[in-house]
Amino acid sequence: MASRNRRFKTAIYEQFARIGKGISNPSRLELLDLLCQGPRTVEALAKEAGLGLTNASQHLKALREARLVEAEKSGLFVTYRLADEQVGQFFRSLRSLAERRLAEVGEITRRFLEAREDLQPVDREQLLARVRDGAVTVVDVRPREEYRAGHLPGAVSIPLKELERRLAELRHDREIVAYCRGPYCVLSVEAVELLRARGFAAFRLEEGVPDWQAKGFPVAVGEEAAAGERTL
Amino acid sequence: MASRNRRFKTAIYEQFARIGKGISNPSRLELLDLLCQGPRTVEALAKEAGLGLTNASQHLKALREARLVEAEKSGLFVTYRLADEQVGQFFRSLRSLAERRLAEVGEITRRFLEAREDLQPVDREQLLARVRDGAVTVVDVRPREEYRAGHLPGAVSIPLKELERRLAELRHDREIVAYCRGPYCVLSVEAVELLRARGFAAFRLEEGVPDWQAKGFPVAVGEEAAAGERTL
DNA sequence: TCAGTAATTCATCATATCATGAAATACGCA
DNA sequence: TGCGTATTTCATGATATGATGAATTACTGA
Repeated sequence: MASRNRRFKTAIYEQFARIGKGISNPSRLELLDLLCQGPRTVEALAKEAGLGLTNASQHLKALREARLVEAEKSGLFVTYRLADEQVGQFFRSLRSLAERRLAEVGEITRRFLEAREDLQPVDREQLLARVRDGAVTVVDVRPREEYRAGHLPGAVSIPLKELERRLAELRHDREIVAYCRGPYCVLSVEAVELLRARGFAAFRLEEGVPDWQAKGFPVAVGEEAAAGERTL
Repeated sequence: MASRNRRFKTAIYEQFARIGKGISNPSRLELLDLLCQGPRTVEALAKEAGLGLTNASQHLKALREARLVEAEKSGLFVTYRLADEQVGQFFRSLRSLAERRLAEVGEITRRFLEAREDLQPVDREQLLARVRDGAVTVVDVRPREEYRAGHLPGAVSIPLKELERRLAELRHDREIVAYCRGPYCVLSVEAVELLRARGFAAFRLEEGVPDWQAKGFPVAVGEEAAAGERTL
């Protein structure tokens, strides 16, 4: 009877460990973080995470086996997505635990940002206040497909790659707040750097769309509205 | 510059993965679950989790390196404890994700319990109602040290090992609700089995103290109050 | 039906993880 | 000082994981 109990416990903790194994590798975590932004094909994920295609496919398989992501084939492409919104929550709770418990996370981020100039990100309250004053242009600098999958209401989509040649669309007399995937995504850092170099008053919002949404703020889906969707 | 970004991301996700690695092994998860009940020495943990001493020590080291637990030496003994209440939360969110995403968890539990007779645990609402009616004796069947570290207010401590010889303390005219460490701990299952065999109306509360507390219910610390602490 | 593309599977090698037993530490107490 | 106990470290072999390139599968469209 005792050994029956032991077998039960072992079986249960083995199951829990499947999820642990899923998130025990840095590349897999990066893939998961990307998938928090929305569905993607294998190729897109591999490229974005700097992985070989074979390698990415293998990691995605591991994530699938941990039931953290799901794959759907349509035509030539396989689209991966988070299996469940609870997976996103879990990822954020891992991230927040890492931030709290691992001093190295803060260290690494500090060192990375201090070489740059945009140390302090705007916080949510400030942003909301400035947006209400109508004094801010919010720019989503992620690839367009991520914008489509969900963005801050009223944000304009200018993927980082297009930013330089689309500067004319931005007004110099308004503050600009750029955001991207979240606190460890560098797109908005680069955007702010570029914008400041061109004389804009630019700031970075640390939160990404999933964080924003998790805090209960509304998220818009689809293409940009024609004009005054500015209802942040 | 791109490679600087890559190095930053790699460094960050490597940090996140430290925590993932910490929880990627079934034995470590069992140890962590035990530590959610309160601090323990290496030997006690090893014994409870059915691990060799060397092995347990190694796993605890891994948990320490993931900053999930902390060790404190006092005299001959090293006491391990959860590094932070957020670690407990994280464990519960892992467990809940596993329950939701991994059909096997439900399967394994169902098979384990259906061989027994106490399929359906009492739920919290029912318990609270019955307690208010004064019709229930709540029994904590975990080892006494875990009871001391935190128990449901009004619960009596009768460790499973003592249950048989302390049956006289229990009244036949009251329902008995036994609880232990949580949904995957078998102490309360065995307790209910024993009690029913002796003619008691016994039920199992699935939740453990950490779950109870996480839901905002009060938890009492220390020895049993002399008499009417029944203030659940 | 064949070429072309997306993704997976397979094979391989290097490295990491795990369980175990033996040896070493660290501490309390006689 | 030396013995006994709790714990860690070390060494070992078995197994798992991870990166890579080659081969394969699955599908589209000419």
